[in-house]
Amino acid sequence: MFDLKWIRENSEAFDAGLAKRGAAPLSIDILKIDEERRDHLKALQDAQAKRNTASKEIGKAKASGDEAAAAAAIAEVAKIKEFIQNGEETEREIDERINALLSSIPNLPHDDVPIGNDEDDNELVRTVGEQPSFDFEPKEHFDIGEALGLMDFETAAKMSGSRFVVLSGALARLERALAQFMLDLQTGEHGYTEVSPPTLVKANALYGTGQLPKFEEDLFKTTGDHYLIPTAEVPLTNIVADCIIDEGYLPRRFTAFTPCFRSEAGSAGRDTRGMIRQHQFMKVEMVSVTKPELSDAELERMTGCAEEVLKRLGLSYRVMKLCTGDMGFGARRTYDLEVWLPGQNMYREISSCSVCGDFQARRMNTRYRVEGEKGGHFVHTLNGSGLAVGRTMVAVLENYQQADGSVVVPEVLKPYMGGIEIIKVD
RNA sequence: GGAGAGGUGGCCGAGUGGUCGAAGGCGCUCCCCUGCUAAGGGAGUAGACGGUUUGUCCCGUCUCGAGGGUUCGAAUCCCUUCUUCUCCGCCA
Repeated sequence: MFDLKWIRENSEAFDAGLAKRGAAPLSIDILKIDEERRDHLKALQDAQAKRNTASKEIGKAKASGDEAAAAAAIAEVAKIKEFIQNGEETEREIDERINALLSSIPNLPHDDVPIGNDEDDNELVRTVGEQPSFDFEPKEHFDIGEALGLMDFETAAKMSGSRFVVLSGALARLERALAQFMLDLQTGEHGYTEVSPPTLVKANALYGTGQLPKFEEDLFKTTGDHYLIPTAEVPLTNIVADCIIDEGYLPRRFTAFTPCFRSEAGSAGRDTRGMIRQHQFMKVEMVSVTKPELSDAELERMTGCAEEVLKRLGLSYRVMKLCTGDMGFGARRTYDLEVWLPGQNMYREISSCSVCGDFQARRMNTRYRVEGEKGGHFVHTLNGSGLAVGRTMVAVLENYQQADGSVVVPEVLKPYMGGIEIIKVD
C-alpha cells in the first residue's frame, strides 16, 4: 500500500517503479482522484465547520433558556444538513475508489533489482556446496519414495484428489525430523521466537500481507469466512497488525512450522508428478519486523538463516536475486534459494526471502515509536522460508539416494530419526 | 449454540444527547524546590487528513473497537460487525 502524499510528491519515481514491474503508469489516474478528493473535502469540511459552530450556539441558547433563538438557529443549520450528508456519501465513494486502486498496486522494487520478465532474468548471486556425483543414474524423489513404499500419491488421490501425498513410516518421520531440525536451528541459534499460529485466517489478515484483494483465486476458502493460509507469513506477520511497538522491542523475529495450502490455480500441468507442487505442504517460515534502516541488512541475515539449513544438510544450492517480473506482490527485493536436485538434474526453489519495506506495515497499520519522538513510523517487514519442508525432503531423497534405492539420513537429522540411519525397504 | 457484561488517549480509568478530544491517575518531557537518593510544587503530553506556509506557527475536519443510521448537535440513542470476559450446553 502506498502513501498518497508520497505519490503526489514523487509521481515520476512511482511510475518509473511501476514500469520496472512491467506495469503501466498510474500516477495521473491516482492524482486525478486525489485532487477530486481534496476539492471535495475542502467544501465538505467548510460546511461541517459551519454546522459545528451553529450547533454550539444552539447549545448555548438552550442552556440559557432562549428557545426562540434556538429554534431559529436550528432552522438555519437544517439547510446545511443535506449537503453534509451527501458530501459524506461522496467522500466514501471517492475513498473507496482510491483504496481499490492503491491496494492492487504491487510494491516498487529496490534500485538494485534486475529488470526482467520471468525467472530467466533472475540474477545468480552465488553458488554454494558441491553437487554429488553418482555412479548410477540418480532417480527422482517420487520414484525413490514409491519404491520404498513410503510415499503414496494414489492413496492420497483417493481421498483428496491430485496434488496430495500420503507419507508413512520413515518418510513421515523424516518430515517431522526436518521440521524439528529447522526449528531448533532458527530458534536456538538465530534468535527467532517459535510460534504456533492459526492456519485459518480472516480476509483482513490476508489483506494486510497483500494476498488479498488481488490473489483470492490462489487461496482455499472455507464455507465460513476463513481462508486456509498459503504460508505462515500471513499469521506471523499479522501478529503485529494494529500495533505500536516500542523501538526497543525491534527487531522481532518469529518462526513457525505450519501446513500451507495453495489452490495452484493457473499452474495446471506444471510439476504434476511428485511432491514439488502440492495443494498442501509443510513449511518452516521466518518473519522479521524491523526498523526501516535495518531491513536491508535483515534480508541478508534472514537469507543466511535459510542457507544455514541447506549447508548443514550438506545440500548444494544457489542464491538468486529475483528480477522485477518474478518478484511477489509485496516484495521490494527477493532472494530465492534453489537447491540442487540430481534426479531432476536442475536447481529448484526451496526458499524465498523478501523484504517488503513498509508495504505490509501500511496495510496492517503497524508502527514503532522512538523514545522522545512524537508519532509513530511504519515498521518494515520481511519473510522467508526456512525452509519448505516438503521440497527439502525431495532434496534429501535425491541427494542422499544409494544405488540400491535406499536413502542415507543426513548427519544432522540423525538425532531426530529415532535410530534410523538408512531409509530402506524392510 | 444459549444467557449476560465489556471494548474510551502510551497504560489504568470516569463519563447515558449540548462549549467532551474527552475528568482523574500512572507513565513520559520541561521548569522550580530540595546539597546525593527519596519526596514535593508548576507546566506540557494522541493520531490521521485537509487548508495555509514550507517557519517544528496557525486554522479546520475526522477519530472514544470497526462500519452505517437518528439528530441542529452522538463517547453517550438505534442497527450491523469484530473482539474480550463470565455462566450454561457441546466437544478434541
